[in-house]
Amino acid sequence: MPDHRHEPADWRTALREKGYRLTPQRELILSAVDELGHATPDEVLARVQQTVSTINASTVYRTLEVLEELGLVRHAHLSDRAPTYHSTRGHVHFHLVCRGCGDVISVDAEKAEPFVAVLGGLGFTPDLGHLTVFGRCARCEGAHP
Amino acid sequence: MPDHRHEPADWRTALREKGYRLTPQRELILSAVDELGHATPDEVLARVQQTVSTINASTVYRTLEVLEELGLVRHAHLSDRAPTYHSTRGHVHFHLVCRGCGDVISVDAEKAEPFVAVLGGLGFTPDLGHLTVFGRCARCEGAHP
DNA sequence: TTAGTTGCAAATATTTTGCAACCGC
DNA sequence: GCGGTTGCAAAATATTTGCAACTAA
Repeated sequence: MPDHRHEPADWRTALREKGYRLTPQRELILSAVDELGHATPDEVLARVQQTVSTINASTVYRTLEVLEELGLVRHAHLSDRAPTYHSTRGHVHFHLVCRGCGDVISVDAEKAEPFVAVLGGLGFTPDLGHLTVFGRCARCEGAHP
Repeated sequence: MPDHRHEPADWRTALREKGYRLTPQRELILSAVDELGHATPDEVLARVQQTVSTINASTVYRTLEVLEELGLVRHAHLSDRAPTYHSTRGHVHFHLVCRGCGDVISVDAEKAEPFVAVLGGLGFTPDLGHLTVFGRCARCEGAHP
């Protein structure tokens, strides 16, 4: 099983190339996103504070913004509330969120190929990595009408 | 050209059937959503205050919630910020939002049929009326790479 | 050294809630 | 009149910003 975490060289280089600095906070926050899978800024904060309690919320917001600009993380809206961040390791995927059980399903982007084709016909190029589809999973669809 | 606004009888009945009351605020807010097309709670507030300046933000939030419960309006996330509400008159549609020019394109739900089929194969039933796809329109795709 | 970063506090922005007055039915 | 609604103020959330101290390079 391959190690899916970002290779150190990757993001360190990515930061420097844009004139950004490599700080322990940034390293911690990127790791937290990697490990948490899908996490809101608040959840990321809680996680990194377990290691360095002085890390501040504003640092998390600013860092997530930088990491997203570098393409190391992405965010999607998995609830009507806060955005959730996820690492860009692995394949591009979009999300299905079940309103019944709250379950989040990651689906490989290629599954949306037919949809991408339709949108392409409308002259639109979708950003699948940001896409979230709300609805109901099979289990919940059967349960509550 | 048909009148797409909600027929008075429609929503008045809808309200009463659930034990809700028909108030001028609710009528104004529903009209505002109808007329604005896509609007945030804030925009709806500004609009209705042009008619009745005493209407309060909390009334707008509470009313939009009621109207959505009744199926008279729906909301989608057309920006990373506030939700935007639209009337459910006309056909069910989803939205395309261009990150380049900010343009919002409404697309009839049937265009997503192939996508719905794929998701169905995964046991998932999407709520297309809530779906928003971010990306780039043809014009902007050509412009900035 | 020096310009990018961080922590902290305060400012914004958004949405929610308690409650007394109000009003649709 | 009863009970759902509203306006208002305050509270709860969420995110952003100014700035002095700090630090990676």
